[in-house]
Amino acid sequence: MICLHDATKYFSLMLLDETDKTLLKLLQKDCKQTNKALSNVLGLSVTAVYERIKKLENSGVISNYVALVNKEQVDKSFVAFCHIKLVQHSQDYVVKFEREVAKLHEVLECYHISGDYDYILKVLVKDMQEFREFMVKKLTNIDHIGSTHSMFMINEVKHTTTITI
Amino acid sequence: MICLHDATKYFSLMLLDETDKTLLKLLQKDCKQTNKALSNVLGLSVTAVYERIKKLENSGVISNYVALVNKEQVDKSFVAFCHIKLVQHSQDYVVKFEREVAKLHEVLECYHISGDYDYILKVLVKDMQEFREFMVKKLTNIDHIGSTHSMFMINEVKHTTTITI
DNA sequence: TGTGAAATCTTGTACAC
DNA sequence: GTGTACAAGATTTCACA
Repeated sequence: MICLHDATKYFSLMLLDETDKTLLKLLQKDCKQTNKALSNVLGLSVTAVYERIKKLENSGVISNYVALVNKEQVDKSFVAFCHIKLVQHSQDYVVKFEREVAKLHEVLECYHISGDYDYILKVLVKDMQEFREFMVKKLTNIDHIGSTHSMFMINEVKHTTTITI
Repeated sequence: MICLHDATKYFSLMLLDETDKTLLKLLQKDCKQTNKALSNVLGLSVTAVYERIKKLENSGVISNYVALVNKEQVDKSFVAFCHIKLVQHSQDYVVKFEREVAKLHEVLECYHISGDYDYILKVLVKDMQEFREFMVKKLTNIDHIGSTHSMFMINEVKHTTTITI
């Protein structure tokens, strides 16, 4: 787990060789593989794999290990993207909006972006009714929101957490 | 790992009690916790935790376990969102576009959406120059693309893989 | 059906080379 | 970087509510 005071560890970027990159690819696909299985693929000893993983963890390249949940299996199949414009862009308004939006568990992602709108949000709920509730009771209750524009997911073409290095 | 013929396992939604939900919350935050540590938090035996996790895996609620990589640490800090409109919406064009886009490793997410544009893509690259290369050499080389509109991330306010159930 | 305790087998981790 | 040795965890079996 990454703590605030660990930030000092990340001043310099770690140099990754091809073996590190392959290892990261494997771990991003399945982090429950045993070091023995990884050692077979990489052609290294178990200890070498162990040391490399520890180095990737300590340098902050690997931030954490998580279980991914199938949204359909937990009845959260409705994905919406909300564009948001603030009424003003003073430091005060921005900070407050960002803090409030981060608290909403329906919001999986929120980015400050260039363009016509200030923010884009990815929202995950059960269905259109729950989305309506979310908009009326939660999102638009946050101060300083000027306008919103929502788009709904028809189909998920691709969704990966794997970064190709 | 989920295989095609495993799909039969997921016909019915698994009913989750409060303990399951807490367990999922814990595993979505950190899947490397030992069953013993989880059993302490949940007030269950190690076996009970083990059985519950196996059930969540077999029912498809947990799809897989992955390492999350810090994009800044691997020099992929530039995030762009691309809206894409197709010239036509015949089955043929749609299928082909979706297949091609899924192949691009820079595209982490791609959704078919409602609204003015057909698709929204989340693209991850090193910098603006690499993004330009991506657009010119890869994305716009895909057939049937009518128009695109890109937005760039200024700041990441929130990004989680945790679904709150 | 779901839970707890002990037995065993596998894996992670540390150390010497 | 490798191989070995020991500690720790995962997994199975069986008894019990």
